Amino acid sequence: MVKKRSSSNILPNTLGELELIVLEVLWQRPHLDAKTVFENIVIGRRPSSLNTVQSTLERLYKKELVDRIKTGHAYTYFASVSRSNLLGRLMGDVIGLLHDGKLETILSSFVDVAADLDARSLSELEALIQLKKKGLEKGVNDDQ
Amino acid sequence: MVKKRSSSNILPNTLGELELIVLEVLWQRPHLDAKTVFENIVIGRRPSSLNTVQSTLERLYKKELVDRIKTGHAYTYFASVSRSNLLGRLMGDVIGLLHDGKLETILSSFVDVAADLDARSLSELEALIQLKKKGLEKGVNDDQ
DNA sequence: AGGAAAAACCGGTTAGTAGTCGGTTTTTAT
DNA sequence: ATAAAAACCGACTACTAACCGGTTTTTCCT
Repeated sequence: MVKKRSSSNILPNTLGELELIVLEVLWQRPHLDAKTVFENIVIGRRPSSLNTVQSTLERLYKKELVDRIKTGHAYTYFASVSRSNLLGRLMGDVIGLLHDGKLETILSSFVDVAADLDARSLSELEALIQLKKKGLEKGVNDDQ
Repeated sequence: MVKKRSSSNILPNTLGELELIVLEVLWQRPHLDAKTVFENIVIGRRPSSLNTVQSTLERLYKKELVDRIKTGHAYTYFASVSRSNLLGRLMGDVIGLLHDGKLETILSSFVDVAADLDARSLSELEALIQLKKKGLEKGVNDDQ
């Protein structure tokens, strides 16, 4: 006798390994049919079957991370989110999960991460902020 | 006949819902025994049993997100990562998963996220970068 | 020391999601 | 019309977190 669980899975946009690989393939060359995606995956990985790739595409489609159009006899799939888009989404999820209300916490965590990546990144980050600020001042806040 | 899966679970530091709640409790007041953690959780949530909380603490302990010391008859638990520490770690995971080699992608995704949170955040971010830069110039790179 | 109470420990169930495919149906092109 | 290809269906495995009953161990009090 074990009670029902309330829930789990705190991150809304998690990805499986194969799902990510499939996305990588589609980011590199969009508009592939399942078979071609499959062929591009076999490289450098224990091969999955075509069916496996197909159901992975199906899952990504349900998650609205890829879209597809029927082209002749087969669907062609393409990513409906860009890499940076997804990156931002996942960072947003993580932040939403762990922020404490203080902006400072979020920002300093990120600055630490960025600094770890590369010291030069701090300067680039500054430049991007300038850009974004100009946009905001002008009311050009055209986020998706 | 179904082959073994290679793997899954692309994010190394994922948290379950209860795990996060437990961490929140411990961030708010450290050094609690399992029972007290349990009592602090019941507030605003379908109550779990003490045993459930205990095995969650055990899981967090194995994941090295909490540590514990035997105090008298019971363990007292405390978070071994700070909130901003964990936030940085998760952001690092996400970035490591999705970056494309270009710093620009990472930074602009984050700037977008930060801008969404609050326009003022951009100024704060700038201030933090200045601070971090000074530190790097002086070689005061004393990360944890 | 003996026994009660509390905490720790063990082991097992449930649920959800991703990976895995075999087999069947549907579609398309020849 | 038919064969090949693609889509679709449904099932099973693996993993992880939530869940908790029951047992053992520890501690504390008399």
